[in-house]
Amino acid sequence: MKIFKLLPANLHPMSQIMEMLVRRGFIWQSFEIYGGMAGFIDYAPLGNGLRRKIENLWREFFVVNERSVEIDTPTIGIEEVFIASGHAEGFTDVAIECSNCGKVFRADHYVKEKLNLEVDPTVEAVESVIDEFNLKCECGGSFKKPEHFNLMFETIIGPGKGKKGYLRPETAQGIFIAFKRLSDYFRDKLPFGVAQIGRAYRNEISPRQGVIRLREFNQAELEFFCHPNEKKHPSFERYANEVVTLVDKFDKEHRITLREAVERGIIAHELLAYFIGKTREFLLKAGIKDEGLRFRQHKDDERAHYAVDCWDAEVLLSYGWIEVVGIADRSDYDLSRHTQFGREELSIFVPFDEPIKVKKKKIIPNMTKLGPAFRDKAKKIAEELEKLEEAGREIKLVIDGEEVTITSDFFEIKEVEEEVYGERVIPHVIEPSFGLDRITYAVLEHSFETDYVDGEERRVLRLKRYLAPVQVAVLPLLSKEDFVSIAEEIASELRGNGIYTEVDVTGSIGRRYRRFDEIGTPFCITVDHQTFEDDTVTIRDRDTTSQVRVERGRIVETIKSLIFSERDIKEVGQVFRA
RNA sequence: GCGCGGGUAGUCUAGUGGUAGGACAACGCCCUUCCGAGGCGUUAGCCCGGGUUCAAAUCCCGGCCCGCGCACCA
Repeated sequence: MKIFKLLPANLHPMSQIMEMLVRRGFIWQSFEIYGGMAGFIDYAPLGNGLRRKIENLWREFFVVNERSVEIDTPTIGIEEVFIASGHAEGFTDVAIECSNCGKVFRADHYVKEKLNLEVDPTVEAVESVIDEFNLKCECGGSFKKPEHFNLMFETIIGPGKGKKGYLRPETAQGIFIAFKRLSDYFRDKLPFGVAQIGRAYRNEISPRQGVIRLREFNQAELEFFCHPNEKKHPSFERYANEVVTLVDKFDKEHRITLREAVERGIIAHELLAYFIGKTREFLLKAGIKDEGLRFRQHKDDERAHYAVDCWDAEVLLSYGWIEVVGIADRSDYDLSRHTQFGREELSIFVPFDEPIKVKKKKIIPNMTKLGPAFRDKAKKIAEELEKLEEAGREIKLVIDGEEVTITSDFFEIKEVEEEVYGERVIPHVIEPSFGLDRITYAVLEHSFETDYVDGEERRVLRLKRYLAPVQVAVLPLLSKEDFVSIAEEIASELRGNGIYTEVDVTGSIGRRYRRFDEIGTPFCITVDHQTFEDDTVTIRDRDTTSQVRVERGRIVETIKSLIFSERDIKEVGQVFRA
């Protein structure tokens, strides 16, 4: 089954790496034995291992080292959530495409504009209107059959008619709708962050480009809730002097520090800049190359319905500049919408540093008079009076649809001084949203290199040591039993220390080194003749192919110190066969 | 979704209507050797469905998948 069928390497630079990723077990086409289905991939053993490690690195950055927590909410959402979020708004939208110029219009808008006619947003209604009025495109071409363009997967929850639900198109909504509980958890103190790593789904019209556009994909999102007037971060200084590549919404490129970008108003505020800096550090640490990384600001007509400013991290791949992270200021859009549609007010009480004394007039109803005069309406009248801030001699109120006049002897106006301790605010949210599949692929592409050893081509995946799915390979020089059993012993000791280790006995030693170079294994341990003499083995470094001898008893500590650093292998043992 | 090109072992490829071949890889044995060594052997393939034909990998139609362009990506 040849699914990732690829053109010759000189035509498509990604073909070489894609071929390797499939052959060596990083990613596979899903549903392959049934002919496959575009937009879905299987994470094969090595790809799964790599993605998990990238996830953990992300956790370290965006959960552990922030005032953040991680939660996990359902991948299916009920309809109400996406009506509020705005994602379902398009669910009744019908699109029409011109068969001549290829332009796509929202059918209801187009019909209204051209025919001044309200049309039901259904495929059938739009189709009949197009037929009846012989509606043409502005270019004169005729329209193709109208179609829905909702990108959410629909489902039914429960048996029979059930309840309509959607597979979530982003993990974020699960966080917004749990906001009340979350702010409680953080004892109502801003700012705080809530992260979620998980699957999301978009029924893409035309998935393409390998793993770049999937219908089911992995997101890591952080929703960082902050006070609307305090879009700052205490650790901004950490990134303020970093020089980054920015492309602003006018397509102007800048190589400037984040501090300067904020000062010059290119980036809207410090908090966005902070997350741009942090995202950059994360991507570099994952193995993205700085020269293939830039941050591009969304143009005004490009932003999602919820965003007020948005910066994408883009990585240069063989497909071009590809968005891997979106860092958006979603303002209070989501919390406001869920407040409007849901049953809770999603706001937070923010105390002032000092209570503020406010003088104001207060209207105090005189119940002893109101009661006898208005009987069952008295209570409602009192409530209405208390809401008012100004009062003349007479007040006219509408109670239960009936107008009543309250004269001044039924209330008193008092000048009171109140202490106001704080205010309710709807937090704003800054959202760095990561596409883990794209990042994983980007890391692979940026790590994949061809070099030459002894005049022969060598394919090597220069993954960061701590991200390699197979960290150590233990290789007996000869496939004799005494060599093999020592190799197995070393391997189980490494595994016992949490180091992912493989043993490979088959083929010549050179062939085995190349196998592990190709999948990015940073270190090979070789059991050779000398091992029987002085109980030492060699450790070979993937990137330089150089080897050092190390005593068996020091293998675990040595490997650990190498994997979690970028130390030169020559520092940890005596150079072998220099 | 539209248009163009493509689909033969794990990978690459030969095969224009008549029994599907090779290279590399993988696996086993031999060899015992520090950078894809050698010998012997083994596994393994015409994307799916229909049509034309005595006969289809090959011709025709439809689908699926892959690549590219356009559109879409809230």
